[in-house]
Amino acid sequence: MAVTIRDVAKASGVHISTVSRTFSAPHLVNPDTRTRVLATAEELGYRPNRAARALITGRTHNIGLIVADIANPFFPPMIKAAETHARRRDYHVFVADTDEDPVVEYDLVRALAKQVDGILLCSPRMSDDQIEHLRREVPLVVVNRLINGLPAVVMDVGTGARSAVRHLVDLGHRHLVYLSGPRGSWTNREIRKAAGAAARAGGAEFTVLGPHVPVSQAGADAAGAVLATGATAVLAYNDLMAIGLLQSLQDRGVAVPRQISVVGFDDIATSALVRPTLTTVANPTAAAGRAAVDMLLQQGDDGATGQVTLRTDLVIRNSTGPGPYAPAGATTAEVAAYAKE
Amino acid sequence: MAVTIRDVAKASGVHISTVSRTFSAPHLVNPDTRTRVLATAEELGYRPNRAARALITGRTHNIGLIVADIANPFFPPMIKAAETHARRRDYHVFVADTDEDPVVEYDLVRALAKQVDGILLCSPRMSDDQIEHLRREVPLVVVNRLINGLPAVVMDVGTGARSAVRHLVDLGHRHLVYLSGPRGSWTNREIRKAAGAAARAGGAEFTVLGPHVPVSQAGADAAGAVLATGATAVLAYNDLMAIGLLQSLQDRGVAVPRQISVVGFDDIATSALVRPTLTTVANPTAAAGRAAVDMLLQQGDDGATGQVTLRTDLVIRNSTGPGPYAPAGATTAEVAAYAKE
DNA sequence: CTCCGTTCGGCAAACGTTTGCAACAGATTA
DNA sequence: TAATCTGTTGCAAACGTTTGCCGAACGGAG
Repeated sequence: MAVTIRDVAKASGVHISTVSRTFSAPHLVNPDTRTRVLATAEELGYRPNRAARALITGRTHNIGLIVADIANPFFPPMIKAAETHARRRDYHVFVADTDEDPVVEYDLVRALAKQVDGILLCSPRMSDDQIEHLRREVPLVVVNRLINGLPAVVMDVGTGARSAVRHLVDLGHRHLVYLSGPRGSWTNREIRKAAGAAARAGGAEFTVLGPHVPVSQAGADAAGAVLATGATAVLAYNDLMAIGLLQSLQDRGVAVPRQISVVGFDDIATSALVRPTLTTVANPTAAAGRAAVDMLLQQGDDGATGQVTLRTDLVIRNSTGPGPYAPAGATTAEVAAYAKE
Repeated sequence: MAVTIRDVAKASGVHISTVSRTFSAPHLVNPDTRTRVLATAEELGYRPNRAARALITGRTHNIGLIVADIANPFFPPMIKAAETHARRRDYHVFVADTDEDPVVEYDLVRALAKQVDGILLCSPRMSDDQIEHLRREVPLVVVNRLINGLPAVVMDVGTGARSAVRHLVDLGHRHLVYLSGPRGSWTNREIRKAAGAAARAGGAEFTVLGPHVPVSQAGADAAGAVLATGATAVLAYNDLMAIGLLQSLQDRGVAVPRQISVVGFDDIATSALVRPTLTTVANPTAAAGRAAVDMLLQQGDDGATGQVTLRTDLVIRNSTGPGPYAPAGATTAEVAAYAKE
C-alpha cells in the first residue's frame, strides 16, 4: 500500500541500502545518486517508516510528557514549549494526564517506556522510591521536584517566596498567612519553608493554613479561616487559590489590597485578567519545558545528570498594598521600586 | 538488552508464537499454558515492543491531536478528555501545536501521518483543499469545522448564538454588537450568521466589529469602538475577548451589566473567576474530544464518515442585565428563568 | 602495467513481533 | 474401526528499515 524504501530503490535503479543511506547517512552516497534518489522519493511521496527504523536503531524519536492535569493552567505553557522545542529537534511528544493519581502515573510511565526515548515527569505525585524504580526502565527527567541523583529542572520557588514575603513585610505587614498546597508537593514544602524563614527574619508572624487541593474553590473556602487569623497578608500556593480567595474576600466586602494583601504563585494568564490584578511569583514554565527536553535528549550522550534551577520573578500588580505598619506615605509602587534595589 | 518475546518463550518452554498469542489472541492458547506464560512474562518484566507490532500489523495504536495553540484555554479540556478517552482504549496521543500557522499545520500532519492510526484536527487553519489532500495520507477527524465528506464533530454554535441573542433581546436590548473572531474561522462565520439572523428576527440592530485576533487584548482594544456604536449589548467570539472587553469597560467607568451587557463564547474556566462573572455560551469541549476519538477509532471498521453536532448551552451569569427596552421590573434572573421555557 | 587507496554501492542479517499453515493429539461421529 | 473434527502448538515468512562487510570501479603513483 504505502510506498516503501524498496519502491524508491526500484524506481531509481539502486539498491535499497543506497536509498536508506541517502536519508540516514547522506555523505556516504554520491551526490548525483543522492539527488536522483531524493527526486524519485519526493515524486513517489516516500516517507520513512518510523516504526521500522525504531525497531532496528532502538531509538523512537518520541518522548513522553506526563503531567498531573492538562487542564490546570499551570501546565499548558510548559507543554507547548516542550512540544515545540522537541519538534524542532525532530522528536514527537506523547502527552498524558494522570488526573493527580500516583497509580495512574506509575502505570503510564511503564506503558510509555517502550515507545519513547525518555519521559518528562512534571510535578510527579509518586513516591521517590517509585520514581527511582522507573528510572531503570526508561530515561527520566523530573520537573518541579528534586530527587537525589535524578536529572531535574526546578523553579527557584524558595527565592520567589522570599521576595514575596519581603515585599509584604516592606509594605508594613506583620502577620502573614500561607495557604498551603497539596500534601505531596515538593514545591509546596519549599515555599512554606522559605516563606516561614523570611517572615521570621522580617519579624512577622507566620500562620500556615492547609493543606488544600490547589484549585480556586479551595482558596474561596479558606477566606473565613484567613480572616479569623487576623493576618493582613496572604501568600497562596498558586494563583488559582489566590484568585478564589480574592473573589471570596470581595464577596464578603473585604477590600483588597486595602484591608488584605494577596500574593499568588505561577503567574497564570488569568492573573492579569481578574480585578484587582494579582501580584504573583512568575515561574518560567516555558523555559522549564525547553530545558527539560534538552536534558532528556542529552542524557543519551553522557551520563551527566545535572539539575537546573530556573529563576522566578515577583510580579507586582494590584492585589498587594500597604499594611498596618507601612512606612509613612508608602504606596505599592514606591515599595515595589525599592524592592528592585 | 530489553526482555523480548523470545526470552519469555525460552523461560516458559514454549514457542514464541505461543507467547505472542498469549497476549494478542488469548483464546487460542490453553489456559494452563497461558497462565504459565503470563507468570514468566510478569516475572521477567516483559513488555511488548510496540514498534515491532506496528511494523507487522500496520497499526500503531497511536493517534495525533493537532491544535492551533495548546496554551489557549479553550483546548486543554478537550486535549485532556481526548487523551484520557484514547488511553482507555489503549491508544496513546501525540499532541502538537501549530502556533496558528497553516503551513506548520500541514507539515505536521504529514510528519505524523506514518506514525499514527489517525489524526484529530482541532480548529484547523488550513484550506479545505489542503485538508482534502491530507485525508488521502491518513485518516482524519476534524473538530470545529465542517468540510464536505469529512468526519467531523462540531459544536452547535449557531444555536448557542441564537440563544444568546434571544436572551439579550428578551432583556430589552435593541442594538447588539458582534465582536468578530479571526478571519479563517468556521465557528466565527457560523456565530455571525446565526446571531445576525436572530437579531433581525428580534427587531434589533446588529453591528459587526472585526475581525480580531481572539485574545483578551483584542477585546480590550475594541472597547472604544463598541461604545462608539451606541449598542447596549455585546456578543464576543470567545470568552477571552469578552473578558478583555469587560475589564476595559470597567476601567473606563462603564458599568457592566448596568450600562452594557456582555456575552462570551466557550465558557473557559476563567469566565467564572472574573467579576462580574461572564454570561457565556458553554461548549462541550470535553465531549467533543471524546466523540472525535471515537469517530477516529471507528473509522477503520466501516467507511462511515458521520458528522456529530454537540449541543451548546447558554450559561447566564452576571455580565448581562436589562436593557433600555426591558419589560417593566425584569431582572436577569426572571428573564433567564423564562428563557428556559 | 601493476598496485594501492578511495569512493561508492550491493548483499544480507538483524530488529521483535504477528499470523497463515501445518502437525498432532484426543474426542466425536458414522 | 475409520473418518472427521477441535483445540493447541510449532514453524517460518513477513513487516520496512539500518548497517557491517565486501567487492567493483576508478584514479594516481611507482
